[in-house]
Parts: sequence; C-alpha cells; structure tokens
Amino acid sequence: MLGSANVSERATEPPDIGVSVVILALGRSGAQGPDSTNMPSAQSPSAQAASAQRPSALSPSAQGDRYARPALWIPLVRRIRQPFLGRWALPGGHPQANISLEDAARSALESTTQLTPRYLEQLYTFGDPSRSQGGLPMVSIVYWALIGATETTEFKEGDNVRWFPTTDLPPLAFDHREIIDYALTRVRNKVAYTDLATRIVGDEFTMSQLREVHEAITGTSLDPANFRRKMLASGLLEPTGRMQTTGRHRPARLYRYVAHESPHR
Amino acid sequence: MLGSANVSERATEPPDIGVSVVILALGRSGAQGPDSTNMPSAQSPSAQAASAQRPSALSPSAQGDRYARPALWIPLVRRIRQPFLGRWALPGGHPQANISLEDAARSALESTTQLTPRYLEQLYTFGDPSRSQGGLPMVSIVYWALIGATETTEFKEGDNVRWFPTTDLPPLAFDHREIIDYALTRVRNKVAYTDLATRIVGDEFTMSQLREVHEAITGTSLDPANFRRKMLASGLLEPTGRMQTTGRHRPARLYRYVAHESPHR
DNA sequence: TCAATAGTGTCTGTAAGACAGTATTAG
DNA sequence: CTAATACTGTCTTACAGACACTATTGA
Repeated sequence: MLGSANVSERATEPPDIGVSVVILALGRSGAQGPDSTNMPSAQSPSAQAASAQRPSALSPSAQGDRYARPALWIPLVRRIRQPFLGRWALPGGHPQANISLEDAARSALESTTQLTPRYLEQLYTFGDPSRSQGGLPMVSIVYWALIGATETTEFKEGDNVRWFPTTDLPPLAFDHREIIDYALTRVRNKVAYTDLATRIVGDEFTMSQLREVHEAITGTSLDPANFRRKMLASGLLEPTGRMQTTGRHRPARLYRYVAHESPHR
Repeated sequence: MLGSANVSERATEPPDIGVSVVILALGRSGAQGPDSTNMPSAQSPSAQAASAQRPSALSPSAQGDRYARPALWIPLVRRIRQPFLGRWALPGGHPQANISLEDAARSALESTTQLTPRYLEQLYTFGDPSRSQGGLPMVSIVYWALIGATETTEFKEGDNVRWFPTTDLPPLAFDHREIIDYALTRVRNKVAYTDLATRIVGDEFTMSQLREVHEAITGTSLDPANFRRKMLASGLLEPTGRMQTTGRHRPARLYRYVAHESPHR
C-alpha cells in the first residue's frame, strides 16, 4: 500500500491525482446563497459569520447601487480530514480510468451542488510538490464551471457545502485560494472575447441583464450604449420580438443568443 | 501489481500519469534538422524518406522565396514498445512526487534534445479514456517549449530522435498529432499578443529577423512597415546602436529586447 | 546605373469610449 | 409633470492594414 511507504521511497514515485472544480455562479449580495430569494435556509453559525463579513459585498465601482448588483459566488466544501481539517476547499474527486477527466469534474460538481453546468472547461494542472503542505504529493487537474442564473435557486447547502462571494472568501486549504484567483482572471479575460456571458443568462434576456453579467464577472461598469452596440455588432444576438417591463421606465427588448460555430478552447 | 489487474478491476482505479513536451524550434527547410548548415549528418533511411517528402517545405504564402524561409520544427522520438511500436511520438517522462511538473517536462526535453528551452508553458492535460488506443489508460500533462534560434545548431539526432517540420509530420502514436495541432494553434494565437517571438531570436536582431519569426509561427506574411511600427509602439524593443549588413542593400538597425513586467500565463 | 532590402509617410476603415440627446414607461 | 431606464446619434482617438515613397547598400 502506498500510504505505508516513507518519504524517501515516495520521492521517485508518481504523485496522486485529483480533479477539482472551481464553480462560479451569479448571485446578489444580502443573503447566504447566490440567489437568496425564496430559499429554505438553515443558517449555521459559520454561515452567519460569512454574511456578517459582507457589508455590501459587491459594487466595485459606484453608480446607482440602489439594488445590490450581481456578483460571482462559489461553493466550497469543508474538509473532513487532515491536513487542513475543517477548512474550506474546492469540491473534487478522483479520476477513473474509464471516464474522461471532464466527466470526473462534472460528477464532482454535480455531487456537491446537484447542478448541471452551462459551461465547463479545464483550467490548469497544478503539481508543485510544495503545494501539498503536509498532505501527500498531489497533482490536481482543475476545471472551472459556470452555473446558469436560473439554476442558482435550486442549489443545495449544508454544513459541509456553502456558497461564498468571491470578493470575500474564507481561509482555504492547500493552494486553493491561488487556484480560485487564477480561475477568476481566466474568466475575466475570456468573457471579453467569447460568448461566455450569453451562456449563463436565461434563454431570453435584456441588454441590461447581459451587461450586468459582464459587469459582475469583470468587476467593472460598462457604458450601456457602447455595450449594446458591441453585442449587436457581434451578430450573436437576435431580438425575440418580446419586451420586458420592470419598473417605471421604458420596457426593454428581449434578445436570444444564436449559436454560430464554436471557436472554443 | 497494477499490470496484472484485469480491465474491470482497472476501471475505477486512477489512470497512469505522464508528462509530455511539444518542443518547437525555428529552422529552414532543405535539410534534415532545424538549422542544417554545418552539422555532422549520419543520414538514416527514414531521415532521407522524411526529407524526400519535403519539396520546399514551407513558404505558405508566396513572395520572394529565393531563400527558404524559417518554419517550425519539432523533435520526435521513436517508440520502442507496444502499442504503436516504431511510430514517432512526443518526448515524455513520468512525474515524480518530489519535483514540479514543469521540471519533469524540462528534464524530458533536455534528455531527448540536450537543449534548454527559452520558454516553457503548460499546454493542456489530456485524459480521455479513448486516447490510450490499446495502451493502459493514461493522463498526459503536456507542456510546450520554444528553443532559441541560436541553439538549434547543437541539437542531437539519432535513429530514435529526429526533427520534423510541423508542416510535414509522420504518422504519430496515440493522439499526439492532435496534441501537436493544439500546441500550434496556441503558439500562433499567443505570438500575436505576447513577447514570445523576442524570446527565440538572438540577443540582437533586426526587424526583418523578428518579423520572420512571427511569419514562421503564424504561417502568414506580414507587412514590414506595419510590423515595424507595431513592435516599436510596444515599447519592448530598443536599438542597440549597431547595424547589420547582409546583402547588397541598406544595412539594418539591430534591436534588443527590454523586459518589463511579465504578464504571463 | 540597378536590384534589393531598410525605413518613413500617409490614407482608409474599424472599433472603442465619451457623452449628448431622444423614447417610453409608472407614478 | 418627474424619475428612471431604454435606446440612438455622433464625435474623438487609436490602431491595423494598404501602399506609395525615400534611403542605403553591393555589384
């Protein structure tokens, strides 16, 4: 059994492999889940601690701010063994010889959140020996996923699974904090030149909703006029013909996303 | 021992891990190595076969063509066991618990080519069960590397290690052909918005030389005037004050690369 | 002188950002 | 009417690509 070998014997052996997932979902601040409205909440002490640390979570650049604007949230699981027992960590599992790495990531995702991702992509493979920090040397193949805005009402939360805003993360096990930061920069870069945002809004959406997604991911605030033109110029959107009225102001046109090729990866 | 387990037993076990490297170097066509001039060549039959297939290897878009223009070459190793015995494959090795994945890639690179890369970056981790094709299920963590133009004269070649132009690759083992193609698209994309090209030209270089590197990697032909302006506008180049005379025409200014931050990864 | 490459000037089209102005709703 | 957001028009700047033009060398 590998576990019984001592350090010098293990040095030239292969490290263990794991698959982890950075799961990102849009949510509004002011509650303990990505989209708090109508959700049965069994608040545990540490959930309260988390939301206590969150004064007005997002709004990186001020403007309006009468309603909380959406931000990125991430589900973490609590470690139930050493090292880092009790710390929050990325959901993960182990690859199996008969399934693809992507499926391993997908199943790790679904078993912790009961959700199906709208987007899933390999992030990076981390394998530096120093990252194990008292654990066994480990290679982590990390994926990142986007959860659609409509699904986030049905997430599951418990004492060992909890959502956190990416702007206010607890101390994490291993190098998981750096992994999340890397995932966030990747997403922020990629949202600018791909159709990522259209994947996570609903089937029908207004320009403002789409823009809010971009703003939540990049943490910036975008000019509505220029954003609209840029999106329409991409040729990936078409009006559904329907409108949406939300407040005491002009109703907004609804659009749908029309897929072309997929210049992915 | 793992090797004695049957298929159904192996299914839920972790796959094996390997580290492979796609090594890219600049070379001119018309010989069997990246930079053929003055090299002791012990041509083997298959080396002759390879160069016989190569009429005028590169020049994707015609212009001038009085001298062969540089193109990307890649070293491959011949497999000495089943499956795919005798086929060409990417150099690789196995990760060890006490060294980083990058160091594992570096040592695989150095043991096959005796060269030190100017640039080394993780490409992707391939782990689909279908890719093993008769071998044991395998996760391959693939890196790609760039070899400097000046080093390519000292490469080592033998019956089991040989350089091929990327435009004319032999049949490869496993899914290594797709891996190389993926590496090439990554490099082509990245050369446009990073300082990759400056890494592989020498310390001093003319604008034409730098432009040739870009052209070789992207496979396009670039306007000298616009290319010059773009490079100078980047602020990463400074004239050394020296000139280089090559033919019966105006001598060219020499530049050097000045590093700023490293907005990498 | 000519051929060849080095290097400059300039025009055009595209796209992003700033920002003024018009449209339509609820109250 | 006002406040709020939806949407349109237009100006400026930056930059990439096309391409004409000048500069300097060897033969």
